Amino acid sequence: MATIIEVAAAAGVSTATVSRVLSQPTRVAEATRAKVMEVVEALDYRPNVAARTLRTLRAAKILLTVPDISNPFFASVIRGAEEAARDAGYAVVLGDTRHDPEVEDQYAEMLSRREVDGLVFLGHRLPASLEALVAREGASAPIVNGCEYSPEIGVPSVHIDNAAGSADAIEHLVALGHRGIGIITGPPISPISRDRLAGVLRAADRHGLKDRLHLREGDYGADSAHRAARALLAEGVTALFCFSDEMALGAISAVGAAGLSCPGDVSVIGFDDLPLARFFHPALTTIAQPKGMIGRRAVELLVGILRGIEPVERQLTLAHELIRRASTGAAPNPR
Amino acid sequence: MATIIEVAAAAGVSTATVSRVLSQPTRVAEATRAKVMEVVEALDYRPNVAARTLRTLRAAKILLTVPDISNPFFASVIRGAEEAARDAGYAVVLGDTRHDPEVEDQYAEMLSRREVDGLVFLGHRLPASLEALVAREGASAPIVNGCEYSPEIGVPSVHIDNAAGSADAIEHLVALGHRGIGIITGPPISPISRDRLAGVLRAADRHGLKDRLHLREGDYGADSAHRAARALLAEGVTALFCFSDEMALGAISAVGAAGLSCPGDVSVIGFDDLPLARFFHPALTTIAQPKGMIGRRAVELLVGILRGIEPVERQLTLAHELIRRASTGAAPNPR
DNA sequence: GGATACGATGTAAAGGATTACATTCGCGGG
DNA sequence: CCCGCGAATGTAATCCTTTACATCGTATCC
Repeated sequence: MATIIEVAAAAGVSTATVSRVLSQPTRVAEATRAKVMEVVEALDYRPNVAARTLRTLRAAKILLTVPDISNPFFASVIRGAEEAARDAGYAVVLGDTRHDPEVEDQYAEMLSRREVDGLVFLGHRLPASLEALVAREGASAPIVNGCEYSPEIGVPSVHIDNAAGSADAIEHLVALGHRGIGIITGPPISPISRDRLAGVLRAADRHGLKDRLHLREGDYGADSAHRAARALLAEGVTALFCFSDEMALGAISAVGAAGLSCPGDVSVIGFDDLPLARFFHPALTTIAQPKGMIGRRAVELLVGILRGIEPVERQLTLAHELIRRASTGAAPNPR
Repeated sequence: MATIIEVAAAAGVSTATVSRVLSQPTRVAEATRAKVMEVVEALDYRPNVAARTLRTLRAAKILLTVPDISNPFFASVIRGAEEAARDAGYAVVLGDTRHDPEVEDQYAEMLSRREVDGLVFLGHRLPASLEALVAREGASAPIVNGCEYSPEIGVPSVHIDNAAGSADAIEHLVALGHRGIGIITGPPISPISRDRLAGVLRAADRHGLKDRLHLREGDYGADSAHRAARALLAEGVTALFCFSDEMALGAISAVGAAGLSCPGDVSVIGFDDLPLARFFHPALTTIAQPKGMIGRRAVELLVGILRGIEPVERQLTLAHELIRRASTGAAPNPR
């Protein structure tokens, strides 16, 4: 691979001029620029990224970590993030942490070592090795949290109002006449689960149904929801609110396995609005998150920090929406 | 951030010794090593990756591109690839190309610029800018193809026998008594689609059913399959073989929408065995691919090339498996 | 005791690009 | 005709690490 020195030699100019042609073309005379470009093409020259990064201290990359890449929910967030990054001249390095703190730390190292300029993490944990960084640099630490939000972490974040979203789900079920409602939550360690649960309790309380709620903990995966739903169905609920669409799929599967029909006997509502949710059988009623926009805004926030712009809003709350499909219906008549 | 020079100064040794302590600890005296490590800890020193890469010409990263990150099929492949990469001391940079040749080229640039040491691509297209590289370096080009396989690309690959897999699907349906079978294929531009179609035709021919096949083209997404299935159902098929599980979900959704039941009226079989397939309603019969192993083997092949080991087998064919679940059943009695 | 060998460490040269500062040159104004 | 200015380009330091080679001291062996 040709170096800038060879290009300079072949074009009869100095390396400084070659560098300028590539990065600030207007500061070079037209004729020189043409000559240099010609040589660049001929030698198929590409600047060595390591050398550039070493010199400029800018990697032009941002790291995006997701807790579980097999969760299709994140795919849309990733898409949005990549677009925004590309727009701003950054490449995205994607890391799948599998909810493993050790892996999270490994990825976080990339930031410590300046392999990447900033980090957007979609989980709920700030890797331990970055806590010192946040404490030291405060608002100018190049770290943004997406989807989740924990005030104590102290970094900017982009998310929906999870409590309001799940309150909407409960309101929807109550309006359909459901009274015995089962909730399949996420692990309480995640603020998202806690917020959604808070919304559920608030809405239920509003209708005097707080004591009639049936709570079961899931892990956002279909499997856990399948088991939880089986137990809840035995308790006689007529509706199930699952904290993710994947869990809703597991719940619907359990409804069928119990010889019941959805939504005839049991209504099911999810959370996220996965692209596949409309193809579930029955098509899934759910709370939609603006997935792509979450990714986009998170990256924009990060890029702003990298450029030294203090964001106006450090916590961005985007709009959610209840999507009514076929998996929820009127509560069956009690007999 | 501290540099190796500061560490060396604080420890009272040369930078060479610090470097050795970190990369070849055994070649340094115990006492020196301890002293240096102490300073490393105290200053929280991390080697600068750009400088190391510049010096060694090794980025310790491999690039993994997927055509569509929202396809859960790839998630498992990615997992396997990451594990294998970690085992070999490499980090994975993940790129989502969205089937866009331009984006593929952008990622391929990372290899040309030595930002990464090698490339595993899961699509069916070798980015144009890398053709020259493959032509020049032949078997030692650090590029491996996963999932798909095109002999003309000339790079090693890891995949299943797609023709055999889809032949198995047809045999399964025929054994259940189905004669009017609809096939929802993928775009013929992808070798995977062509191979699977070839397997279908071969198996159908074996039973004299080649002329009774109903073919429709899909794009591996649920939407396209939903539409294709609607048309095929109107033609009176009793079974649908979809070239992906996602399409199978779309097809099942169309079966329901047409007022028919699956598998009572129409059997549906997919391809891939997504983690969610068993929670579909009905649980999906499908051809399972060893997804994690495909990713793992692809990376292992690549790492072998990077280490200068000529692989014994440049084309690796892994085993697939027919998973019988509830979405396929005996053909309805003709009247 | 002296030659040998080896282990431990230091010296300094890359590796490739960017950029502050210096230089050169031509041109317009006084 | 000279000065000064600005545009264009060059010079060389710098970013940080790795590693071939040199050096030094000590233990080993004859």
